[in-house]
Parts: sequence; C-alpha cells; structure tokens
Amino acid sequence: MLRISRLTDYGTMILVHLATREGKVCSASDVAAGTHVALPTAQKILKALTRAGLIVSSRGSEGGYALSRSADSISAADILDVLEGPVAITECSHSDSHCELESRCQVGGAWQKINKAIRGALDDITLADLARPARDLPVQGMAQGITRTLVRYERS
Amino acid sequence: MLRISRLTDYGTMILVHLATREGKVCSASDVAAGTHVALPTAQKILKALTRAGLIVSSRGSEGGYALSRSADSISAADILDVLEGPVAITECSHSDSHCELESRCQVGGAWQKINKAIRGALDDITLADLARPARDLPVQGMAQGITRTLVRYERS
DNA sequence: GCAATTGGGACTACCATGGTCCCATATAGG
DNA sequence: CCTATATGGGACCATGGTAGTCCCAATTGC
Repeated sequence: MLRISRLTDYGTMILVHLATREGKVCSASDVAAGTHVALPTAQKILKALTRAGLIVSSRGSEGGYALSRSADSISAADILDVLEGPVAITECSHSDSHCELESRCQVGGAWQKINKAIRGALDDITLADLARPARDLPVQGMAQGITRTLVRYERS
Repeated sequence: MLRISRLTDYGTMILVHLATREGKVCSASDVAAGTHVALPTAQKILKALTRAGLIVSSRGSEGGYALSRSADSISAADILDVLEGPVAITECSHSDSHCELESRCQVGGAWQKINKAIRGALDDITLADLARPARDLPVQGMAQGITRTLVRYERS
C-alpha cells in the first residue's frame, strides 16, 4: 500500500518515453509500442496528460504528442498531481466533510509532517532524472529488487 | 491518492488512544468508545495490531489491550508496515512477477529515491509524536485544513 | 458456573481502478 | 475534395481490494 496507481506508473513511463524523444512528435501508437502499454490505455493517459498541460498534442494526420516543456522542469510531484490528484496521506479532508472526531484527534500535525516530507521528495525528482538510468542517481544502498518501476520496501 | 487506507487511519487513532493510557489495559469497548470507531471495526484492528506485536492482549474478564513497548519506540513506519504491508510506491515488485519491460524501463532508481525519502519521514515520526498535539511539532506553514488525520496537499 | 473478553475467521456490499470501445473532430496529402 | 490518420471526450463494464459486520471457539476473573 501507499502505492501509486498503475495508470500513474504507466503515465510516468510514457512521459519518460516522450522525454527521450524530446522535440519529436509521437503518435499514441508509437508510445504504446515503445512502452508496451496497451494502445487504448496509452491513449487514455495521453489525453489526460494533454488536458493537464504536461504534453501538447497536434491533431490530424502526422499528429501526435510531445512534452510541453523541458524534462527537467517537470517534477514527479507534477506528474502525481495530474494522474492521481493532489497528494494526500489520508482522506476526509474535503472542505465539506464533517468529522466528528475533529476536536479530539491529535494526529493531524504528524501526518502533515510526513506529507511534507513526501512532497519534498517528489518535488526534487524531475522527469529528466526519471529518464536517466537508475545507477546515475545519488541513491546508495538497497539497490536490489527493482523490476520495473517498483521498489518493494523491506524493513532495513 | 497516495493515501493510506482508512483502517490504517483508525489504527493510528487507536494506538494514540492506547498511548495516552500507557500502562492501563483497555478493552475493545473502551477503545471504540474513546476513538468513536465502530466496535466491530475496532476489534478487527486490535486483533491485527496484537498479531503484529505492536500491542499485547490479555483475555478473559478484565482483559484488554495495551502497548507492547513505549510510545516513542514505535514509529509511523512500524504502524504502516503492520496495517498496510511494506511501503511500496508501485506494484509489480513481487519476486515472481515477470515484467516484460524490465530491460527497457529506467524509472526504477528514481522511485527508489522517492521511496527512501518517504521511508525516512515515516521512521522519524514516533507514536509519541502522534499523541502530541499538532502545534508541538516542528512543522511550520500550511497549518490549515486539518480535519482529522488528513492534510490535503495543495501546490505550494 | 457465569459473565466478560479476546482469537480467528467467514461473509457481504461497495466503490475505485483498469481497461476497452465508440463516435466526433481535425489535418496532411494525393 | 476525399481519404487516411490522428486526437478529443466521453461511456461502459469487469474486477479486486476495502470496509464493515457477524459468528463461534477459547480464555479468565469472580
């Protein structure tokens, strides 16, 4: 748990794919073939990314998608915001949600701290980082168990 | 998204409740009344926490639950591990999951970095912190919008 | 013995996620 | 102008995890 949805995972891969072809226009079919994501799913994600402004599209024959800005100006937080909505650790924070425990619950501040730390990590990672091979990142230790975009966390 | 499950939320509240009564034994009914979590749900969570070793139980009349160790030796990471399983940003990391994108996907390392940052934040927060009022935490800014245990994150 | 508890599940309802498909619209090129 | 090739914006449904409840066995204090 505490995991991102599969669509977000796919979306990140798609963005990485576009980042490696910066400047060129890729059709949905290209993207699907390059990322091995099923075409309809890739189309769905590409539409969402376009609506959010992370990529730009051109319609018609010879059309396709491209990043709207440079890969190092797109952060992981941007991606998650678009594909998952605002990052929030717990639910029940809608402005109109009345919580009967509001007065007696004292946990809020700590979750807030956790949330902030997570946010900070997400802001520090750019799409350019994601497009780089793993070993170039300044992360040491726990360098095992990666299959695709997943790291399963064991107690250290 | 990127949120914890409601049961984990409840579980944290329950642990906080037990922390404020450190040393005393609380029955499931006590806990349910004190946290306003429905009794059957509280029972379910208490069983899970007991099995995981975060709390100890005594059966029979006058029985109940208490923390197995001091509140400042239980981290948020411990709690999430127990109630949500190991923290992992993405799925597809089971040892027997074969991912056909394994060779060409280069995103792994960055997710790993993010995961590590999250893990670090979770390790730094103790149950004692959670039991303290929010304002005592060294977190400044964004001090609004907390209803119960939720902080909805807006782009800063 | 009896009442009060926990232990360990089984069971169901619900809802978000995921994946697919359809049709309208736009555009390049012959 | 017509056609092929694209995207835009949904509708649609199956699946699976989550949440919540309940049942019965085992244990213990009085």
